[in-house]
Amino acid sequence: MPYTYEYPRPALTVDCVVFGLDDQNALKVLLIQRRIPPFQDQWALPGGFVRMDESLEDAARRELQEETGVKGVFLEQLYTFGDLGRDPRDRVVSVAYYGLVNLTEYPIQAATDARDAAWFPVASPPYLAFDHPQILATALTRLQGKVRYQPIGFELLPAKFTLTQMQKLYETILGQTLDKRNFRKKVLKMGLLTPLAEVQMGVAHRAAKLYQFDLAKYQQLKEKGFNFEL
Amino acid sequence: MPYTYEYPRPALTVDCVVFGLDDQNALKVLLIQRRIPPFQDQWALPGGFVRMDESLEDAARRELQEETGVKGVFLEQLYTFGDLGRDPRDRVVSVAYYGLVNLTEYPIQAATDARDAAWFPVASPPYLAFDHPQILATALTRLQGKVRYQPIGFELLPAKFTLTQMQKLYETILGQTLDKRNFRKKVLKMGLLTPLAEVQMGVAHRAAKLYQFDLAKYQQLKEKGFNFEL
DNA sequence: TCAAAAGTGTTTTATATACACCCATGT
DNA sequence: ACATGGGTGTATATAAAACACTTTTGA
Repeated sequence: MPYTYEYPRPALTVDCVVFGLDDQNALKVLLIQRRIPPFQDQWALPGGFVRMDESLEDAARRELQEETGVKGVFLEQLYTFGDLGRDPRDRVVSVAYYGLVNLTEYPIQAATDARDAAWFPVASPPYLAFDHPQILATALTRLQGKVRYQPIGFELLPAKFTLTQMQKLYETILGQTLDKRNFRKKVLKMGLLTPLAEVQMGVAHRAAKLYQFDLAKYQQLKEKGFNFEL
Repeated sequence: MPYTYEYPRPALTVDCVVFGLDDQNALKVLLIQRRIPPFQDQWALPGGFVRMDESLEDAARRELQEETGVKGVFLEQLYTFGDLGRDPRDRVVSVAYYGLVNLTEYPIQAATDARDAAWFPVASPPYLAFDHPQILATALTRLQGKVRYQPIGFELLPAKFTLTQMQKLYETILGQTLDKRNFRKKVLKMGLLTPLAEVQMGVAHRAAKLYQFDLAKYQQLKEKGFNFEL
């Protein structure tokens, strides 16, 4: 087959599934309300067209910032959705990304240009435009799978966190309860958490010790064949 | 941002990284020789443009068949490559797929229209066009990761295989030797292999028992939360 | 009878699981 | 003093790893 460019081209977009964890340890997803047809006034994943002079990830980050004000977050390619009819007007192929963000540092509605953006519970999202329910489901499955063997969960936590916060996070994502003592044993034995001198504040009970994730140590161990596993 | 289609569009292609295992248990990849510029006469992954009336996977299967004659194989989406400059002439975004095929049933050069297609050792591929080295590397990493927790390895084996064949396959992909007794114990305990009455033939030593993978049983166990793990 | 791979169990070690009470703090 | 979550250890069960010889078959 000749290598030429005379074919009609599908439109190419990116979509972002950004997850965050709220103070009640509920998993949330960042959505925008569409201002124009199709699916006008419906909620959708932030995203838009890929420009000719930017990479796919750049496009995803740009759209995310333009539409929600969120930037500088963990972002990874998820899957590319290209079935016919996923957009009612034209052939549109969308490269989906998923992102993780700690909501304590991204208060809802903090963004300047984001009056149409909001966080929704992943467990009960609103009606979503296009095939975005499917994209969301794919992202959730990916998150659940990946969180167990890669230390991406820390992206959802503040820089300094307690072991209970971390445990609750894993319980939320995996949808199961975990044994406190066993969880702590396992997590601490990996040696990826730096214990801080500081302590939790503003709680009506014994203050918990704070930890932070040691990324440098993780990368160092990873080179030696270490496997994160929870 | 308005939802419109007036932007210039990147070209959209698919590329296929099809792996096979030869009789010496070497991992091979299916390549084609380019007949036109750029990279004329160089080897490349089979692939081509996505048409407006076909899904991404359909496009991958069509191109694979057109260029190599290979069809009906296991094929999964790998990653979408969209960096600037990956094609010297134009902005081209490529959705890569990886495939698995048992070479015993796909003898090299069997395809009608495939005079420019050939299998190469993954360990020592020829010079590859575009960013295809990177795509190949990504596919290999994916295969190595996925083969341990999903029973995709069977796609590389004939329908009826011996335990030694299966072990050698895993040793090849994972790049490490495995203990024969432990491997058999683990594999048989999963209960996914149906032992056949038949036996290996044409070997100059004791003939090994043949097994086949029980897909139905796997899917049934999977629903109950069973985890394939090797 | 030789070569070549098939087939088979037990022991040791490491990891996962189950489980309950006292501690520190703020109200 | 009470309510709330923080913090800790041991015993048991399960799984992983290490390891070597006999059997079958065709050449």
